[in-house]
Amino acid sequence: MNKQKAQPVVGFSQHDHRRCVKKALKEADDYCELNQLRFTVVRRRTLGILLESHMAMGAYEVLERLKLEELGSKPPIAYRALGFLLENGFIHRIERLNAFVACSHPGSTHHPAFLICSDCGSVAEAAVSPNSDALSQTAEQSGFQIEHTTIEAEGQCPDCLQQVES
Amino acid sequence: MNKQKAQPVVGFSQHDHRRCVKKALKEADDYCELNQLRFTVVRRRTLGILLESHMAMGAYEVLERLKLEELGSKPPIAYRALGFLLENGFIHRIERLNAFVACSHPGSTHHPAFLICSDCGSVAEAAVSPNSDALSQTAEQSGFQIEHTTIEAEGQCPDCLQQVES
DNA sequence: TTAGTATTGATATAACATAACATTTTTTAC
DNA sequence: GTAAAAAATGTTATGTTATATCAATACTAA
Repeated sequence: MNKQKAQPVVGFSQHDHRRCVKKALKEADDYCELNQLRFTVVRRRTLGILLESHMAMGAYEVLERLKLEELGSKPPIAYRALGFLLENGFIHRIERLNAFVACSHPGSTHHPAFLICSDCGSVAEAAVSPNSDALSQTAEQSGFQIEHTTIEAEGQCPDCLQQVES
Repeated sequence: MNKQKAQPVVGFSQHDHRRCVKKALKEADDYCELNQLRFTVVRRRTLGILLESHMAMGAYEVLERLKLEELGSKPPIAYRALGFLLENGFIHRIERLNAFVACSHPGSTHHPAFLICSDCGSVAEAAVSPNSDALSQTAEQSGFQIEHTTIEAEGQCPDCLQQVES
């Protein structure tokens, strides 16, 4: 096996989730204040909804939740909020699922990679350092200038693997 | 820069495209014969349509082309043919574009990676060897078992970069 | 306070994808 | 060679994801 150092994974481990959500929202509050971004009720609540789950959620699923709370009821409401959150790095889009997930390392610019469990649907985010992977090397070699990368792996998470064994 | 060996890229270079298409179709013919797959008119023509372009094409775009030739006219026709071609490794799906592109290295199982030009829409495929990248390492470390990877980069291809400069 | 800008509300529609079932074609077994 | 089975295609309908457009409201700064 290759011994190059790997990045930590968030999502497949126990943690105090209530606290984790609160902390992330607070960080978003601070970031928006600092950068003079309008962190409106819909936007903040949309982030909250995504934070409350380690699953990726579709836009219409988010919209259902917003409806329950009388915040918007039509697709553009959800898509706009999600767009804001994406732009500012609070969430990521999972292309394979046409879905969105709260960022596990907000604040810092990074090239996220995702591990998607096809059994339970949980999504873990791993930070992959740019320029270290085969893709970047291939791009550089051919003169292609990368602006954004999508790196997603689908398979079985540790928990689901164990359940099959036992 | 990292000097690890990178993989060759097809797509951003000049070549005799007519011959390239013919060769790929012939290879598909042979593969299907060998594996007793039914390479029907619709399936073969669908592959031909994708081969004729280094752009990714949406299913409905492919369907339009099939319509012109009196091969099917309804979405399932295109999606079924694309499904067959995907299953057998003749084409790949580009998640970021909801589109399909002919495989550049058919025949061998591989983990494809794509370089997508956001200016001209061309798509280049690079074969990334499994287990060599940060993603596989992260997965292995956390006990996640990868079954399929999606690796896509969006940016500017060499040709489009040059056009901006000049 | 008013002019400009950003956000939200609402309607409509575009773009992508599949379920379900009928019909036709091909393969296989006899 | 023909009947039964399997695979592929034809067709209708609908489900899912996403955006364009314009009107109304709220916030910001001069």
